Amino acid sequence: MSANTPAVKPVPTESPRERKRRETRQRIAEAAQRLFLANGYEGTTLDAIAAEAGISRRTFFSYFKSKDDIILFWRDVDSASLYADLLRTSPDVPPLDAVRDVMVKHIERYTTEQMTAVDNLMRSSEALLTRKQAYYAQQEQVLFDTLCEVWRQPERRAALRMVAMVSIGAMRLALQAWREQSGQRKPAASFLRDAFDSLKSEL
Amino acid sequence: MSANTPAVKPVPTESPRERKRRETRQRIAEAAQRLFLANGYEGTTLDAIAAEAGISRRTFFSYFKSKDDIILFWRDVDSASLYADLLRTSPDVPPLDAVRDVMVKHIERYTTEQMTAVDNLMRSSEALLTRKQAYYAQQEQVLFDTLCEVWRQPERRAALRMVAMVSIGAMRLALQAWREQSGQRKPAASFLRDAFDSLKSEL
DNA sequence: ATTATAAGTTGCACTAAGTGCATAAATTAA
DNA sequence: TTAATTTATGCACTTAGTGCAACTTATAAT
Repeated sequence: MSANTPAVKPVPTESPRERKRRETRQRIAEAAQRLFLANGYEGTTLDAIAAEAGISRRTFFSYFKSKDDIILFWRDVDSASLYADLLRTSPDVPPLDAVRDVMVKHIERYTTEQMTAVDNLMRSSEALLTRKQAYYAQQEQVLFDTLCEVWRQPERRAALRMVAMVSIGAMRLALQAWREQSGQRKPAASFLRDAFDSLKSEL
Repeated sequence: MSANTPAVKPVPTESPRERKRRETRQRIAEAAQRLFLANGYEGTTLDAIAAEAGISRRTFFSYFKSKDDIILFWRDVDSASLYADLLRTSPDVPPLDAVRDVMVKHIERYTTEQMTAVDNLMRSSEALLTRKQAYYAQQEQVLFDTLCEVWRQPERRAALRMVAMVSIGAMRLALQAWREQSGQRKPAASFLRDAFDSLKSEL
């Protein structure tokens, strides 16, 4: 529940203490990422991460509550910008279209290399795969909350729940289709558009 | 991936060895369930489960590959019957309606007590919650495969993927709504029906 | 500046999950 | 009965994660 603090942008009033804490957290996440990519998730121990980040093993646990929490750190960082975008959209646009546009725009920022690297990492461990699925569920909740911020009519809440569910689902299926295509020639964004299109036509 | 063997019904040709293995697996699952309900998930060690089931700790791992795999055992047992039902439906019915009917029928078999017990168990541990989410993703895949068995036209596969995603999602949201209602007066099945209804109307 | 107070860091000991390996016991096949 | 193959178990080991107490560093108060 009390997940990762999503790496807030440097708030005007940030005490030196908070700054150092944020930097250390970042440093640990970066160290872990390097090691994960080099040796895989299972092949990287907390001792190694702590050493690479220049802290003690025990201190690690005052920054992340578990090993796989590090993964969420990165995802939180970039999904935060997605929700920020969404908050800026007008309530006149249909929610599903708004989400689609924001997601497409968001996914286009990543190169194929970045995406495959993350993807391979995720697939390197059963535990991470599991965690990724749980992450989607969590994002569905966050997306729903964000949608409620923009489209505030209480009578639409049920619909917004469906929109959130269906959008995260479309995203998941799109990424899956993108991953499974041989050669990865089509960009992920186009799979995402297709997924939203079939949502409308097939239901 | 290579998950639990879903507790196959006694196949005509079952060697004594296979029978004993199946029974032991069952016994472990039952022992674990008793202990989980009594002491919570985290409060139950593998040593305790092994003792309760009358096997050694080491032997446990030749029946389940991890502690939380035990949970999947039960879910697999009862979801198997759902898919069996689905396989018996006619390809003339729209897939989404077929899934809804089968799911509703399936959920009606459980009493409120059974459902709340399982639900409380799931919520007793972060790890189980995570596992449950991952389980939904797995079920989505199984449902999709089953749908493909019934509606065999290749050109419908994309639609069936959506149907699977949306159905599991509706189920999830329905159970969530059911859980969150105060007092649990309305049965879960009616939430499920509502969820499928809003799917069609809200999209 | 000095001291009190709180926050952050670390080591140590401990629990519990999970794996590899070698050996013993039990089944099935010959 | 004996040989071969599974299955069960004990043992040692690794790793994640937690509680606690000592120590160090930063912030606040006098």
